[in-house]
Amino acid sequence: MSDIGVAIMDAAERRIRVGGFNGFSFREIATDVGVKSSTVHYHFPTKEQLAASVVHRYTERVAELIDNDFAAEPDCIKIWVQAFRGTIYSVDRMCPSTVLGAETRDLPDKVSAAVQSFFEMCLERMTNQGMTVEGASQLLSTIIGALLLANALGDIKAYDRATRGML
Amino acid sequence: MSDIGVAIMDAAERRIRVGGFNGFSFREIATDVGVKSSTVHYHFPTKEQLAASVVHRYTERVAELIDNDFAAEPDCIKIWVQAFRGTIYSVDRMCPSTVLGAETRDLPDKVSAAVQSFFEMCLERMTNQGMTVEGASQLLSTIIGALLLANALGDIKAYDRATRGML
DNA sequence: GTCTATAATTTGATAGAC
DNA sequence: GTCTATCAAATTATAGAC
Repeated sequence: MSDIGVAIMDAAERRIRVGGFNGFSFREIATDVGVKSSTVHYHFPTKEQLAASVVHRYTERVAELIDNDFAAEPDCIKIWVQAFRGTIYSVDRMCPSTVLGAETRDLPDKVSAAVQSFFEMCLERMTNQGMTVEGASQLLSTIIGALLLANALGDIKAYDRATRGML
Repeated sequence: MSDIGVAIMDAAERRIRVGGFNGFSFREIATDVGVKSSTVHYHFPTKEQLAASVVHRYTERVAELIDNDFAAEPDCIKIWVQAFRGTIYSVDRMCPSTVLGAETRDLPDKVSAAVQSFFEMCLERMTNQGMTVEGASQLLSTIIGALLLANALGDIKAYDRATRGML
């Protein structure tokens, strides 16, 4: 992947985190990166491919982060709560898969499939770390719901209030 | 509110539940209702007003439903889990405030304010029913996260797996 | 690889007849 | 109140020069 390709994905991810699939256009991405919209199309022919690529990359990154954290800290619940906490406390934006997951039925096939894979990756890792299926489902729901609640309330601390009971 | 006005809000709510604010257009709503798009503009001059009206009406309906349920059943956790369960098991669609809450930063002011009010209404009622602030935050997060997870996985039963632990 | 130029469509919104 | 007609802008995407 070329430098421009990476910059395009970075810009698209930043905007997806705020406004979902309809929250970015080729022209906006082009302006963010400093090229023309046709150049964006050269690297990612369709919007569907660009969004799906962003979600796949995000999935890989979260998986790697979690695996590294789990190697150093055996309390898996704490790891997951902390990992997603960073998306609002450090990045100050939503998790892209959570935003897209809310509108999944309105997305192109490859994007909704990528979003589904992200959540399956989370659940699979949680159960591999020793959680039950129900425990993993509850933890993941509480975390992404807390992200969404903090976003909707415009109150970053709502995430901590909502997740403290899980720790 | 006229019959046509109600029908317009019904159609808009149905589409917001699937695709959020960008998930509907005046022309689509007009087709759904059986009128022309200019007629939709007559009843709701701007898209912002239409979406905000939909969220306000939804907030009132949920508040009324919860109050009625709580009068007959004192287990408030069960009430809330059941109420939101109906949005996927009966309506087979997302909660509109949850979809809009995910993209709140990208919405017109009156819409994001309406969404914020919805979640504040939920939290306020939960604490009035005897829950702590943290307990209410966790319950609400788990519920809306479970809705989103079930939506993203395309698996309606994921909602029950995620919320069972709260009961 | 990046550009200019443009096609084809959709969008939110308005004017004015009836 | 509802219609026809239309505007101005934005959208995804493509063709072809360099």
